[in-house]
Amino acid sequence: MIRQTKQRQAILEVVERSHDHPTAAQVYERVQQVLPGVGYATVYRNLAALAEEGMIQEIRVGEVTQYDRRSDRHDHAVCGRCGKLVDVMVPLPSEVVQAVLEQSGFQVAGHHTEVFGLCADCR
Amino acid sequence: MIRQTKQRQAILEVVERSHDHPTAAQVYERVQQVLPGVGYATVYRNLAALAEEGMIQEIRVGEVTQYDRRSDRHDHAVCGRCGKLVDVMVPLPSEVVQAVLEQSGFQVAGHHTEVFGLCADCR
DNA sequence: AAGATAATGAAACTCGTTCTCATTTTGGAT
DNA sequence: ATCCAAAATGAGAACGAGTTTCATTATCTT
Repeated sequence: MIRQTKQRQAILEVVERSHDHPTAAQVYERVQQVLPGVGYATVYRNLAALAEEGMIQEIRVGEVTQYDRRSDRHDHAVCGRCGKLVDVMVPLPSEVVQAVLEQSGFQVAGHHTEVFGLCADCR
Repeated sequence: MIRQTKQRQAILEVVERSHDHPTAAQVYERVQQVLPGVGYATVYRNLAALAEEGMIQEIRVGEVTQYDRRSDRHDHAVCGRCGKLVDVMVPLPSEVVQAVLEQSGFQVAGHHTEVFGLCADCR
């Protein structure tokens, strides 16, 4: 049974309020402001649990995992110069999905696209 | 100046001969067969160097980095059940790229799509 | 062959993340 | 309201991929 705890709520609120894509360490820091004393393990455990429940989303960019409040499917654009990460939509046309099936035999259940380039500021 | 060493050659050959997508640890093991005594550091250093030169390709899947002999652009399909990773092509239609530009202001230089689902064997 | 310097191997070290375990909280049953 | 089993917590140890350090070795240029 999944229980309601102050830590869990605080962690969820922090992610939901964040308008960037915080890493676990950043979530940890922000949670400290609200609820000092929360341990790293708790933050990691809850981020993983919340992601599993679909309340938040995990994104792996390079060597760190970042968390995202959005729960709807979306993709990411990463700036090659400043590293900024922004949400974008990259819909895959059904003929592309069909082509993947033909190439690989995979029954496609989901997809995620990472686009790289230069953000508006870095251009 | 970049020097030619037996280790470097062995590492490149191992990746080129591999028809799966070996992790650094797997490359290490396979190199041992050919050239015992090679250190982890050497494997990592050379994989990174070869990737930088564009001789091989680095793919980050979850928490490990895998290496791929293919040097042309391509995408990946990951099986959610057995973890198998296969190469596929997911071309992005120009109108999709255009839409990303409009959404984000990004000048798109490249992209990589990960498709998840069930492979032919796991279906 | 000689010298400059790039590459190597071993081991120590990062750093993000997970595990362990004793203690505290939670929520349903009484 | 109280009790209790199970779930969650916090502290710190442990883990694992990858990187750094540094003394030694190998490679190129002359």
